[in-house]
Amino acid sequence: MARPPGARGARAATLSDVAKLAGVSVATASKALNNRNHVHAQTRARVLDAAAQLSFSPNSLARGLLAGRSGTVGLLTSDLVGRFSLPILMGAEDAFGAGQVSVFLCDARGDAIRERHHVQALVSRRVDGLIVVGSSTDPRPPLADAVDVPVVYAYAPSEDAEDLSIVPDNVEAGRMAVEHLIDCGRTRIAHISGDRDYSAARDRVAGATAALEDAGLEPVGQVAYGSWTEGWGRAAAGLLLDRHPDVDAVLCGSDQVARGALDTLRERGRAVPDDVAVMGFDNWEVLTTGARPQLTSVDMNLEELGRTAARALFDAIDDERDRGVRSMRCRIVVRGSTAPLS
Amino acid sequence: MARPPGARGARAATLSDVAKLAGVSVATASKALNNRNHVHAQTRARVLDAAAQLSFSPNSLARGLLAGRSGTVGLLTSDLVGRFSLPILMGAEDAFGAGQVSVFLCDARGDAIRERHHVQALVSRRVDGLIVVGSSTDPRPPLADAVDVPVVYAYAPSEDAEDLSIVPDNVEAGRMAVEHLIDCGRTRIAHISGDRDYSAARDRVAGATAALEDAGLEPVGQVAYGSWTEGWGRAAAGLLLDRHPDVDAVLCGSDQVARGALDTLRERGRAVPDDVAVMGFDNWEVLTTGARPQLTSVDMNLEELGRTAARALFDAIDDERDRGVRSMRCRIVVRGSTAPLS
DNA sequence: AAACCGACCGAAAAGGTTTTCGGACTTGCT
DNA sequence: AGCAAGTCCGAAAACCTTTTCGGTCGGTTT
Repeated sequence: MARPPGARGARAATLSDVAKLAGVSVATASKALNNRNHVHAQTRARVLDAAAQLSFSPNSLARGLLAGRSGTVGLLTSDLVGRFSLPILMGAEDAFGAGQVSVFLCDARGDAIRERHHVQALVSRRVDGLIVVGSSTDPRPPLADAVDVPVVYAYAPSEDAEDLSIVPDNVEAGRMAVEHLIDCGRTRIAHISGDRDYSAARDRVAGATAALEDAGLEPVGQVAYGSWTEGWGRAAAGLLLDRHPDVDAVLCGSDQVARGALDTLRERGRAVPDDVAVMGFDNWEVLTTGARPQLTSVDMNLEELGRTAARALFDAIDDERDRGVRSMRCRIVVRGSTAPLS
Repeated sequence: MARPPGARGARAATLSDVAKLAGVSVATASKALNNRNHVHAQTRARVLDAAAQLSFSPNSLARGLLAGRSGTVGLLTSDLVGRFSLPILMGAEDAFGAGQVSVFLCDARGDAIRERHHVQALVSRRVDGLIVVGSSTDPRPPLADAVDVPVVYAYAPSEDAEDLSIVPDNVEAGRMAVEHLIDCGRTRIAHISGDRDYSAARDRVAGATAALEDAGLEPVGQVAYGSWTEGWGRAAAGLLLDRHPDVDAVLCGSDQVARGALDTLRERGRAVPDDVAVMGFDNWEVLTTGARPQLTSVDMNLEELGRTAARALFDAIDDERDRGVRSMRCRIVVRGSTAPLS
């Protein structure tokens, strides 16, 4: 790659270099570059020209040191490999990237020690704020070290109600899912959930159950808890068909479970969606669009959640501090696996 | 959250605060905290105590300004949503996180304008280096702006041979896959690839074809190019069985394609792996472990690739600059879909 | 007793930017 | 000609840390 004037190793152009070249003082150069007033248009042009010549780039460290704020935030995930952190992270990066804020990414890998280590590093770098992204919706302990910058918890709420947390509304999501199935004319609705240890599973079940009750419908069989896997979906669907052959809709705790259920239904000769409608949760593209038929799923709007967390952090930085748990609406993405009964 | 002594808004403790409390000069305080010599043990203890009392955290901005290096690097992805960036990113974060380096995450979303914008921001923040992560293995143009810090390209190599790029060795991977199938006693091996427009697809085909030739085996049918989808896998497997019923192994261009092929084989009554062995590429957990049987796949070791890129960047920062394209070995993860013929 | 040495500590500069405030110069008016 | 007002520019301080170099003080050697 062609090096700019001043090859590697030569220190980057500084404001006083620009000022010297333009024949003005650093103060004037600064004002010119920052569009402050009290600078003659002609002078400003000279400065801008000089800056371009030297490909001057202001040193954010110096600026941050002076301003007392660095224009950076920390994004602390507890589990980057997990499926849910990434969209949140993308949303947050998006919301920040639009502004003048850069994002430090830290992955604690679910390790409290590592987390403290990262928090220390971030504090030392004088981040203006912090977003803590959890890997499940179960509440997590607040940061061990007290930090004197705003913190927003995303996905996993903080156990401390004084903190601000942004989470998906899984109860409402469960309700929406059942209502969609009812809208499709289904009345024999079963629920194959995921791992009972996850509040996400329990919340969705709570919402779904409430919606059934509101509609005056009896659930078909008991809610089946298991794991978030295709294998569980296959097994549970088998049992379901054995015991309740009249089922006409299956709400699954995740897209993986739904994929498993679809497999079993196909093998048992049940047409989807004509005989049985199937819904998943999470709207994991690779699973939903690869399925036969494509899978209707509930999307948690995680990217939007990330953006919201970022905006909340902005507000907190501007001293508009909020607190408590804020729930975000989910949305249903309708595909081929659910359709009105004809 | 309980605020530390000096509630929010009160500026953070500075070194001179510590010095004052300890009754020494800032110089001495600095030396004490940084384990420099020429400080009396007792004095050092006093300083450390004072620092702890004020929960002092050194200002990295000031340190960076002085040292001329910030202790940060930029991680520039072109497509965060893509499946491949994330593990690379994790590996890099891992390698850096272990040291004293923090990582700026930027997602350009495949947009050149945004990329330039991010590069500018990173330069302004005086990052010590830059890793550019591509979303496919096709070569990409080098960064538009000349930056005077080292740059390492990961996954997608730079078109400029003077740049250093770290990529997976897809040719070798294709070869390894075929050799594994041959080791399983298969001789009638077909290849259902992915999108021909991707060099990853072509490279894997090249390696696989070469391996077949080396073994003196004829490929079964032509390589089938299509898309990276389950639908394509299903369709292509159907055609394959129609034309070459004697096939005993199918190498698929990705795990998605392989999942599709598995579906079709099952429907046609072919047992996997007894009648036909199936392999995928990418080792995408959710697909491979959910499959029936679980899917043998080629793992590109992306996390390791990310770590390697990070180490290469370290070297470059230490003026041990390297150049050219470095290929990383892949590895086969054997699961139930391939087994020796009995 | 004078010189010296080692151990420890402090003053000051450097790093690059922004902001404040005072100074200089121009213009228009009496 | 003198003055007021306005316009533009520059000197200097501030942000916080690290490092260099000189200084102090006690004790030791000749």
